[in-house]
Amino acid sequence: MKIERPRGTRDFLPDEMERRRAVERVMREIAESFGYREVSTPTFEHLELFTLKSGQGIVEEIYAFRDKSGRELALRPELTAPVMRMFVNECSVMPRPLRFYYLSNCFRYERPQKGRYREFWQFGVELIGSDRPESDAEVIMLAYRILKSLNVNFKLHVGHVGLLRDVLSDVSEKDRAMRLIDKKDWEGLRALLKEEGQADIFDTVIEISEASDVEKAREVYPDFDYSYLEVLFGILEEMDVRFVPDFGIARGLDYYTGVVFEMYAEGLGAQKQVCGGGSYRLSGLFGGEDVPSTGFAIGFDRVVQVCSVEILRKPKAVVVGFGDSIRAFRVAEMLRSAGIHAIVDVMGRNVKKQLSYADSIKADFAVFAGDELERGQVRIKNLRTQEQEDVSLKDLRGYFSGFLNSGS
RNA sequence: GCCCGGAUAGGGUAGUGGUCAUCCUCUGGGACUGUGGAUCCCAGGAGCCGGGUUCGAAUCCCGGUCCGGGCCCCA
Repeated sequence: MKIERPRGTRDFLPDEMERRRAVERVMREIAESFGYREVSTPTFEHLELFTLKSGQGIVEEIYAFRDKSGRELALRPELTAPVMRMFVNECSVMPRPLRFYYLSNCFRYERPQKGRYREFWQFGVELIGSDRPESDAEVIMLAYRILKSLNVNFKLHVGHVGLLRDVLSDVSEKDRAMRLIDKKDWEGLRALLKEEGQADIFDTVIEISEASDVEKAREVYPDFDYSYLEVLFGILEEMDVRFVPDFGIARGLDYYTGVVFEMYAEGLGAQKQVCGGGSYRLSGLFGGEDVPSTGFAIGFDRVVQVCSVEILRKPKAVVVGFGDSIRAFRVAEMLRSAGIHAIVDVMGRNVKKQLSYADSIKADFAVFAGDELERGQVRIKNLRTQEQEDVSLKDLRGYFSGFLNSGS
Protein backbone atom coordinates (compact mmCIF):
# COMPACT_ATOMS: atom_id res chain seq x y z
CA MET A 1 0.00 0.00 0.00
CA LYS A 2 1.09 3.50 -0.77
CA ILE A 3 2.19 5.69 2.11
CA GLU A 4 0.46 9.06 2.13
CA ARG A 5 1.66 12.30 3.60
CA PRO A 6 0.53 12.94 7.15
CA ARG A 7 -2.47 15.23 7.42
CA GLY A 8 -1.68 18.89 7.13
CA THR A 9 1.80 18.42 5.65
CA ARG A 10 2.96 19.22 2.12
CA ASP A 11 5.57 18.14 -0.38
CA PHE A 12 7.31 20.91 -2.25
CA LEU A 13 8.29 20.18 -5.84
CA PRO A 14 11.19 21.99 -7.51
CA ASP A 15 9.09 24.79 -9.03
CA GLU A 16 7.55 25.55 -5.69
CA MET A 17 10.85 25.33 -3.83
CA GLU A 18 12.36 27.79 -6.25
CA ARG A 19 9.59 30.21 -5.46
CA ARG A 20 9.87 29.63 -1.72
CA ARG A 21 13.63 30.15 -1.82
CA ALA A 22 13.19 33.37 -3.77
CA VAL A 23 10.74 34.67 -1.15
CA GLU A 24 13.06 33.54 1.59
CA ARG A 25 15.96 35.41 0.02
CA VAL A 26 14.04 38.68 0.01
CA MET A 27 13.12 38.29 3.67
CA ARG A 28 16.65 37.39 4.74
CA GLU A 29 18.28 40.17 2.78
CA ILE A 30 15.97 42.84 4.15
CA ALA A 31 16.33 41.61 7.74
CA GLU A 32 20.10 41.48 7.36
CA SER A 33 20.12 44.98 5.89
CA PHE A 34 18.58 46.11 9.20
CA GLY A 35 21.39 44.39 11.09
CA TYR A 36 19.48 41.26 12.13
CA ARG A 37 21.39 37.99 12.26
CA GLU A 38 19.98 34.53 11.85
CA VAL A 39 19.42 32.14 14.72
CA SER A 40 18.09 28.62 14.86
CA THR A 41 16.70 26.66 17.78
CA PRO A 42 15.75 22.99 18.21
CA THR A 43 12.74 21.56 16.44
CA PHE A 44 11.49 20.26 19.78
CA GLU A 45 11.63 21.74 23.24
CA HIS A 46 10.41 20.90 26.71
CA LEU A 47 6.64 21.13 26.68
CA GLU A 48 6.85 23.41 29.67
CA LEU A 49 8.37 26.20 27.59
CA PHE A 50 5.13 26.52 25.67
CA THR A 51 2.74 25.97 28.55
CA LEU A 52 4.58 28.68 30.49
CA LYS A 53 4.08 31.06 27.61
CA SER A 54 0.57 30.15 26.54
CA GLY A 55 -1.06 28.16 29.31
CA GLN A 56 -2.02 24.50 29.78
CA GLY A 57 -4.70 24.81 27.13
CA ILE A 58 -2.24 24.77 24.26
CA VAL A 59 -1.21 21.18 24.95
CA GLU A 60 -4.31 20.16 22.99
CA GLU A 61 -3.22 22.30 20.04
CA ILE A 62 0.36 21.14 19.66
CA TYR A 63 2.38 18.02 19.00
CA ALA A 64 3.28 17.05 22.53
CA PHE A 65 4.81 13.70 23.35
CA ARG A 66 6.88 11.80 25.85
CA ASP A 67 10.29 10.49 24.79
CA LYS A 68 11.76 7.14 25.77
CA SER A 69 13.02 8.53 29.06
CA GLY A 70 9.68 10.00 29.93
CA ARG A 71 10.56 13.62 29.18
CA GLU A 72 7.60 15.77 28.18
CA LEU A 73 8.49 17.36 24.87
CA ALA A 74 6.73 19.26 22.11
CA LEU A 75 7.40 20.17 18.51
CA ARG A 76 7.68 23.95 18.52
CA PRO A 77 4.37 25.63 17.64
CA GLU A 78 6.05 29.02 17.24
CA LEU A 79 9.48 30.58 17.64
CA THR A 80 9.27 33.49 20.01
CA ALA A 81 9.39 31.27 23.09
CA PRO A 82 12.37 29.20 21.87
CA VAL A 83 14.31 32.31 20.86
CA MET A 84 13.67 33.95 24.22
CA ARG A 85 14.64 30.71 25.97
CA MET A 86 17.86 30.78 23.97
CA PHE A 87 18.39 34.40 24.93
CA VAL A 88 17.98 33.62 28.62
CA ASN A 89 20.19 30.50 28.37
CA GLU A 90 23.12 31.91 26.48
CA CYS A 91 22.77 35.48 25.28
CA SER A 92 22.01 37.46 28.39
CA VAL A 93 25.40 39.15 28.52
CA MET A 94 25.66 39.97 24.84
CA PRO A 95 25.66 43.68 23.96
CA ARG A 96 22.15 45.01 23.66
CA PRO A 97 20.05 45.44 21.79
CA LEU A 98 20.14 42.03 20.14
CA ARG A 99 18.70 41.63 16.69
CA PHE A 100 17.77 38.09 15.71
CA TYR A 101 15.84 36.70 12.79
CA TYR A 102 14.71 33.18 11.99
CA LEU A 103 12.94 31.11 9.38
CA SER A 104 11.91 27.68 10.57
CA ASN A 105 9.17 25.14 10.43
CA CYS A 106 6.64 24.97 13.23
CA PHE A 107 3.97 22.43 14.09
CA ARG A 108 0.45 22.71 15.38
CA TYR A 109 -2.16 20.04 15.85
CA GLU A 110 -5.08 21.83 14.24
CA ARG A 111 -7.66 21.27 11.57
CA PRO A 112 -5.90 22.15 8.30
CA GLN A 113 -7.53 24.53 5.86
CA LYS A 114 -6.52 27.09 3.28
CA GLY A 115 -3.35 28.80 4.45
CA ARG A 116 -3.21 26.66 7.57
CA TYR A 117 -1.13 23.51 7.83
CA ARG A 118 0.11 21.28 10.59
CA GLU A 119 3.67 21.93 9.50
CA PHE A 120 4.19 25.52 8.46
CA TRP A 121 7.01 28.03 8.26
CA GLN A 122 7.45 31.22 10.19
CA PHE A 123 9.81 34.04 9.40
CA GLY A 124 10.29 36.39 12.30
CA VAL A 125 12.55 38.74 14.18
CA GLU A 126 13.10 39.61 17.82
CA LEU A 127 14.65 42.90 18.89
CA ILE A 128 15.70 42.35 22.48
CA GLY A 129 16.59 44.94 25.08
CA SER A 130 14.68 48.11 24.33
CA ASP A 131 11.37 49.41 25.56
CA ARG A 132 11.42 52.56 23.49
CA PRO A 133 9.08 53.41 20.63
CA GLU A 134 12.01 53.38 18.22
CA SER A 135 12.27 49.62 18.63
CA ASP A 136 8.60 49.11 17.76
CA ALA A 137 9.05 51.48 14.84
CA GLU A 138 12.03 49.55 13.53
CA VAL A 139 10.38 46.18 13.78
CA ILE A 140 7.14 47.36 12.17
CA MET A 141 9.09 49.07 9.41
CA LEU A 142 11.05 45.90 8.77
CA ALA A 143 7.94 43.75 8.43
CA TYR A 144 6.36 46.42 6.25
CA ARG A 145 9.36 46.63 3.92
CA ILE A 146 9.42 42.87 3.52
CA LEU A 147 5.79 42.57 2.48
CA LYS A 148 6.08 45.62 0.22
CA SER A 149 9.15 44.20 -1.50
CA LEU A 150 7.22 41.03 -2.13
CA ASN A 151 4.33 42.98 -3.67
CA VAL A 152 1.81 41.70 -1.16
CA ASN A 153 -1.48 43.61 -0.96
CA PHE A 154 -1.87 44.11 2.75
CA LYS A 155 -3.12 46.40 5.47
CA LEU A 156 -1.14 47.21 8.60
CA HIS A 157 -2.95 47.80 11.88
CA VAL A 158 -1.04 49.18 14.85
CA GLY A 159 -2.40 49.41 18.36
CA HIS A 160 -1.46 49.33 22.01
CA VAL A 161 -2.82 46.80 24.47
CA GLY A 162 -2.00 49.05 27.40
CA LEU A 163 -4.84 51.35 26.50
CA LEU A 164 -7.62 48.76 26.77
CA ARG A 165 -5.93 47.14 29.76
CA ASP A 166 -6.08 50.51 31.47
CA VAL A 167 -9.73 50.96 30.67
CA LEU A 168 -10.42 47.48 31.95
CA SER A 169 -8.26 47.86 35.05
CA ASP A 170 -11.14 47.15 37.45
CA VAL A 171 -12.36 44.12 35.53
CA SER A 172 -11.27 40.91 37.21
CA GLU A 173 -11.61 38.70 34.13
CA LYS A 174 -9.44 40.96 32.02
CA ASP A 175 -8.09 38.17 29.80
CA ARG A 176 -11.56 36.98 28.93
CA ALA A 177 -12.62 40.55 28.20
CA MET A 178 -9.59 41.01 25.91
CA ARG A 179 -10.48 37.87 23.98
CA LEU A 180 -14.04 39.10 23.51
CA ILE A 181 -12.75 42.45 22.28
CA ASP A 182 -10.33 40.77 19.91
CA LYS A 183 -13.23 38.84 18.40
CA LYS A 184 -15.39 41.97 18.43
CA ASP A 185 -18.00 40.00 20.36
CA TRP A 186 -19.73 43.10 21.75
CA GLU A 187 -22.72 41.23 23.14
CA GLY A 188 -20.49 38.85 25.04
CA LEU A 189 -18.49 41.78 26.35
CA ARG A 190 -21.58 43.68 27.41
CA ALA A 191 -22.74 40.65 29.40
CA LEU A 192 -19.33 40.21 31.05
CA LEU A 193 -19.06 43.85 32.07
CA LYS A 194 -22.59 43.81 33.43
CA GLU A 195 -21.74 40.73 35.50
CA GLU A 196 -18.80 42.57 36.97
CA GLY A 197 -20.73 45.74 37.64
CA GLN A 198 -18.63 47.59 35.05
CA ALA A 199 -21.35 48.27 32.50
CA ASP A 200 -20.43 51.96 32.49
CA ILE A 201 -17.14 51.37 30.67
CA PHE A 202 -18.76 49.43 27.81
CA ASP A 203 -19.17 52.48 25.58
CA THR A 204 -15.62 53.60 26.28
CA VAL A 205 -14.25 50.20 25.23
CA ILE A 206 -16.20 50.28 21.97
CA GLU A 207 -15.17 53.81 21.18
CA ILE A 208 -11.53 53.06 21.92
CA SER A 209 -11.67 49.97 19.72
CA GLU A 210 -13.05 52.02 16.90
CA ALA A 211 -10.96 55.17 17.37
CA SER A 212 -9.18 55.98 14.15
CA ASP A 213 -6.40 58.09 15.67
CA VAL A 214 -4.75 59.14 18.90
CA GLU A 215 -6.80 62.35 19.18
CA LYS A 216 -10.04 60.40 19.06
CA ALA A 217 -8.78 57.97 21.69
CA ARG A 218 -7.65 60.80 23.92
CA GLU A 219 -11.10 62.41 23.72
CA VAL A 220 -12.72 59.17 24.77
CA TYR A 221 -10.19 58.29 27.43
CA PRO A 222 -7.85 61.07 28.53
CA ASP A 223 -6.25 59.22 31.47
CA PHE A 224 -3.54 57.50 29.46
CA ASP A 225 -0.06 58.56 28.45
CA TYR A 226 -0.22 58.76 24.67
CA SER A 227 3.30 60.12 24.20
CA TYR A 228 4.79 56.70 23.38
CA LEU A 229 2.24 56.17 20.63
CA GLU A 230 2.74 59.68 19.32
CA VAL A 231 6.46 59.10 18.91
CA LEU A 232 5.89 55.73 17.24
CA PHE A 233 3.20 56.97 14.87
CA GLY A 234 5.32 60.01 14.07
CA ILE A 235 8.25 57.84 13.00
CA LEU A 236 6.07 55.52 10.94
CA GLU A 237 4.45 58.43 9.13
CA GLU A 238 7.79 60.04 8.40
CA MET A 239 9.15 56.76 7.11
CA ASP A 240 6.22 56.23 4.73
CA VAL A 241 4.89 53.23 6.55
CA ARG A 242 1.18 53.33 5.89
CA PHE A 243 -0.92 52.00 8.74
CA VAL A 244 -4.23 52.40 10.49
CA PRO A 245 -4.28 52.92 14.24
CA ASP A 246 -6.33 50.12 15.75
CA PHE A 247 -6.71 50.11 19.50
CA GLY A 248 -9.03 47.15 19.28
CA ILE A 249 -6.20 44.67 18.70
CA ALA A 250 -6.21 42.66 21.88
CA ARG A 251 -4.03 39.88 23.22
CA GLY A 252 -5.30 37.62 25.94
CA LEU A 253 -1.85 36.98 27.40
CA ASP A 254 -0.35 39.42 29.85
CA TYR A 255 3.27 39.49 28.72
CA TYR A 256 2.10 41.63 25.81
CA THR A 257 2.61 44.98 27.37
CA GLY A 258 2.43 47.68 24.79
CA VAL A 259 2.42 48.06 21.05
CA VAL A 260 0.80 45.32 19.01
CA PHE A 261 0.40 45.13 15.25
CA GLU A 262 -1.05 42.84 12.62
CA MET A 263 -1.02 42.67 8.85
CA TYR A 264 -3.80 41.26 6.73
CA ALA A 265 -3.48 40.23 3.11
CA GLU A 266 -6.12 39.77 0.46
CA GLY A 267 -6.73 36.45 -1.25
CA LEU A 268 -6.40 34.09 1.69
CA GLY A 269 -9.98 33.55 2.80
CA ALA A 270 -10.44 33.14 6.52
CA GLN A 271 -6.69 32.91 7.19
CA LYS A 272 -5.79 36.38 6.02
CA GLN A 273 -3.43 37.41 8.80
CA VAL A 274 0.10 37.22 7.40
CA CYS A 275 1.97 38.91 10.21
CA GLY A 276 1.53 39.54 13.90
CA GLY A 277 3.83 41.23 16.34
CA GLY A 278 4.32 43.53 19.24
CA SER A 279 6.34 44.19 22.32
CA TYR A 280 6.37 41.75 25.18
CA ARG A 281 8.19 40.70 28.32
CA LEU A 282 8.87 36.99 28.30
CA SER A 283 12.40 36.44 29.50
CA GLY A 284 11.38 36.77 33.14
CA LEU A 285 8.90 33.95 32.68
CA PHE A 286 11.72 31.71 31.48
CA GLY A 287 13.85 32.36 34.52
CA GLY A 288 15.91 35.24 33.19
CA GLU A 289 16.17 38.94 33.79
CA ASP A 290 13.05 40.86 32.77
CA VAL A 291 14.12 42.31 29.44
CA PRO A 292 11.74 44.15 27.12
CA SER A 293 11.53 42.86 23.56
CA THR A 294 9.70 43.48 20.33
CA GLY A 295 9.19 41.12 17.45
CA PHE A 296 6.95 39.79 14.77
CA ALA A 297 6.26 36.55 12.98
CA ILE A 298 5.29 36.33 9.33
CA GLY A 299 3.28 33.37 8.09
CA PHE A 300 5.76 32.36 5.43
CA ASP A 301 3.47 29.95 3.56
CA ARG A 302 0.68 32.48 3.35
CA VAL A 303 3.00 35.13 2.01
CA VAL A 304 4.34 32.71 -0.61
CA GLN A 305 0.76 32.14 -1.68
CA VAL A 306 -0.12 35.78 -2.28
CA CYS A 307 3.16 37.50 -3.11
CA SER A 308 4.90 38.01 -6.41
CA VAL A 309 8.63 37.59 -6.54
CA GLU A 310 11.27 37.47 -9.22
CA ILE A 311 12.90 34.09 -9.60
CA LEU A 312 16.51 34.21 -10.75
CA ARG A 313 17.85 31.12 -12.43
CA LYS A 314 21.20 30.39 -13.95
CA PRO A 315 21.16 29.30 -17.58
CA LYS A 316 20.86 25.56 -18.02
CA ALA A 317 22.86 23.59 -20.56
CA VAL A 318 22.43 20.00 -21.61
CA VAL A 319 25.67 18.36 -22.64
CA VAL A 320 24.98 16.18 -25.65
CA GLY A 321 27.37 13.26 -25.57
CA PHE A 322 28.05 10.70 -28.24
CA GLY A 323 28.48 7.62 -26.18
CA ASP A 324 31.64 8.85 -24.46
CA SER A 325 30.46 9.71 -20.99
CA ILE A 326 33.88 10.74 -19.70
CA ARG A 327 34.10 13.42 -22.38
CA ALA A 328 30.59 14.58 -21.51
CA PHE A 329 31.39 14.79 -17.80
CA ARG A 330 34.57 16.75 -18.53
CA VAL A 331 32.71 19.28 -20.65
CA ALA A 332 30.02 19.58 -17.98
CA GLU A 333 32.64 20.44 -15.37
CA MET A 334 33.98 23.21 -17.57
CA LEU A 335 30.51 24.60 -18.11
CA ARG A 336 29.88 24.58 -14.37
CA SER A 337 33.03 26.52 -13.68
CA ALA A 338 31.87 29.00 -16.30
CA GLY A 339 28.90 29.55 -14.03
CA ILE A 340 26.08 27.68 -15.71
CA HIS A 341 24.13 24.58 -14.82
CA ALA A 342 25.29 21.58 -16.84
CA ILE A 343 23.32 18.38 -17.25
CA VAL A 344 24.78 15.15 -18.60
CA ASP A 345 22.87 12.24 -20.12
CA VAL A 346 22.80 9.26 -17.79
CA MET A 347 20.25 7.26 -19.76
CA GLY A 348 22.44 6.14 -22.65
CA ARG A 349 20.23 8.03 -25.08
CA ASN A 350 20.86 8.89 -28.67
CA VAL A 351 21.37 12.46 -29.79
CA LYS A 352 17.77 13.10 -30.73
CA LYS A 353 16.54 11.85 -27.41
CA GLN A 354 19.08 13.95 -25.57
CA LEU A 355 17.90 17.05 -27.40
CA SER A 356 14.31 16.13 -26.84
CA TYR A 357 15.06 15.87 -23.15
CA ALA A 358 16.81 19.25 -23.25
CA ASP A 359 13.67 20.72 -24.74
CA SER A 360 11.38 19.12 -22.20
CA ILE A 361 13.33 20.47 -19.23
CA LYS A 362 13.47 23.92 -20.84
CA ALA A 363 17.25 24.02 -21.12
CA ASP A 364 18.76 27.18 -22.56
CA PHE A 365 21.66 25.55 -24.36
CA ALA A 366 22.70 22.27 -25.90
CA VAL A 367 26.43 21.74 -25.84
CA PHE A 368 27.70 19.08 -28.23
CA ALA A 369 30.69 17.25 -26.83
CA GLY A 370 31.80 15.37 -29.91
CA ASP A 371 34.65 15.44 -32.40
CA GLU A 372 34.99 19.22 -32.01
CA LEU A 373 36.77 18.42 -28.78
CA GLU A 374 39.76 17.25 -30.78
CA ARG A 375 40.14 20.88 -31.89
CA GLY A 376 39.59 22.06 -28.30
CA GLN A 377 36.05 23.21 -29.08
CA VAL A 378 32.43 22.38 -28.36
CA ARG A 379 29.43 23.24 -30.49
CA ILE A 380 26.97 25.32 -28.52
CA LYS A 381 23.41 25.69 -29.65
CA ASN A 382 21.28 28.40 -28.12
CA LEU A 383 17.92 26.69 -27.81
CA ARG A 384 16.08 30.00 -27.57
CA THR A 385 17.45 31.52 -30.77
CA GLN A 386 18.46 28.35 -32.64
CA GLU A 387 21.88 29.89 -33.32
CA GLN A 388 24.83 27.60 -32.93
CA GLU A 389 28.54 28.13 -33.05
CA ASP A 390 31.76 26.37 -32.19
CA VAL A 391 33.36 27.80 -29.08
CA SER A 392 36.83 27.12 -27.80
CA LEU A 393 36.89 25.51 -24.37
CA LYS A 394 39.01 28.42 -23.17
CA ASP A 395 36.30 30.90 -24.17
CA LEU A 396 33.37 29.26 -22.43
CA ARG A 397 33.24 31.81 -19.65
CA GLY A 398 33.28 34.63 -22.19
CA TYR A 399 30.57 33.03 -24.28
CA PHE A 400 28.19 32.65 -21.33
CA SER A 401 29.01 35.84 -19.47
CA GLY A 402 26.34 37.72 -21.37
CA PHE A 403 23.69 35.25 -20.27
CA LEU A 404 24.45 35.22 -16.55
CA ASN A 405 22.31 37.16 -14.09
CA SER A 406 19.76 37.90 -16.73
CA GLY A 407 16.92 36.29 -14.78
CA SER A 408 13.86 34.64 -16.20
C1' G B 1 -13.32 19.11 18.45
C1' C B 2 -17.96 20.65 15.19
C1' C B 3 -20.77 21.45 10.29
C1' C B 4 -20.77 20.93 4.80
C1' G B 5 -18.70 18.97 0.09
C1' G B 6 -15.30 15.71 -2.26
C1' A B 7 -11.77 11.19 -3.42
C1' U B 8 -11.10 6.64 -10.52
C1' A B 9 -3.19 5.78 -13.42
C1' G B 10 2.02 10.90 -11.57
C1' G B 11 -1.67 15.15 -13.32
C1' G B 12 -6.71 16.03 -15.59
C1' U B 13 -11.07 13.04 -16.65
C1' A B 14 -15.50 9.41 -18.76
C1' G B 15 -18.76 5.83 -17.42
C1' U B 16 -21.89 1.73 -15.60
C1' G B 17 -24.97 -2.85 -9.62
C1' G B 18 -22.97 -7.51 -14.41
C1' U B 19 -16.22 -9.76 -18.72
C1' C B 20 -10.35 -6.29 -13.36
C1' A B 21 -12.68 0.56 -16.62
C1' U B 22 -12.78 5.72 -21.27
C1' C B 23 -10.01 9.61 -23.19
C1' C B 24 -6.13 13.35 -22.73
C1' U B 25 -1.57 14.19 -20.61
C1' C B 26 2.66 11.90 -18.64
C1' U B 27 6.82 8.30 -18.30
C1' G B 28 10.02 4.57 -20.90
C1' G B 29 11.22 2.41 -25.65
C1' G B 30 11.04 2.37 -31.06
C1' A B 31 10.34 4.46 -36.21
C1' C B 32 15.36 7.88 -36.17
C1' U B 33 23.39 6.23 -33.38
C1' G B 34 25.71 14.34 -34.90
C1' U B 35 20.65 18.33 -34.04
C1' G B 36 15.05 18.86 -30.15
C1' G B 37 9.81 20.57 -30.18
C1' A B 38 5.66 17.42 -34.74
C1' U B 39 3.73 12.61 -36.15
C1' C B 40 3.07 7.34 -35.79
C1' C B 41 3.80 2.56 -33.19
C1' C B 42 4.72 -0.37 -28.65
C1' A B 43 4.87 -0.57 -23.43
C1' G B 44 3.76 1.26 -18.25
C1' G B 45 0.34 3.04 -14.80
C1' A B 46 -5.87 3.74 -11.44
C1' G B 47 -11.68 3.23 -8.87
C1' C B 48 -8.43 5.97 -0.85
C1' C B 49 -8.72 2.09 3.24
C1' G B 50 -11.82 -1.33 6.16
C1' G B 51 -16.51 -3.49 6.91
C1' G B 52 -21.67 -4.38 5.30
C1' U B 53 -25.85 -5.29 1.60
C1' U B 54 -25.81 -8.49 -2.92
C1' C B 55 -25.19 -14.27 -6.85
C1' G B 56 -22.04 -10.03 -8.09
C1' A B 57 -19.82 -3.42 -5.47
C1' A B 58 -15.32 0.97 -8.30
C1' U B 59 -20.89 2.07 -8.32
C1' C B 60 -25.44 1.39 -2.73
C1' C B 61 -24.81 1.80 3.00
C1' C B 62 -21.60 2.53 7.47
C1' G B 63 -16.91 3.68 9.69
C1' G B 64 -12.00 5.53 8.97
C1' U B 65 -8.20 8.30 6.21
C1' C B 66 -6.94 12.41 3.28
C1' C B 67 -8.31 16.98 0.53
C1' G B 68 -11.34 21.59 0.01
C1' G B 69 -14.81 25.44 2.44
C1' G B 70 -16.56 27.34 7.17
C1' C B 71 -16.61 27.30 12.82
C1' C B 72 -13.43 26.76 17.28
C1' C B 73 -8.43 28.15 18.11
C1' C B 74 -4.82 31.47 16.45
C1' A B 75 0.52 31.36 21.20
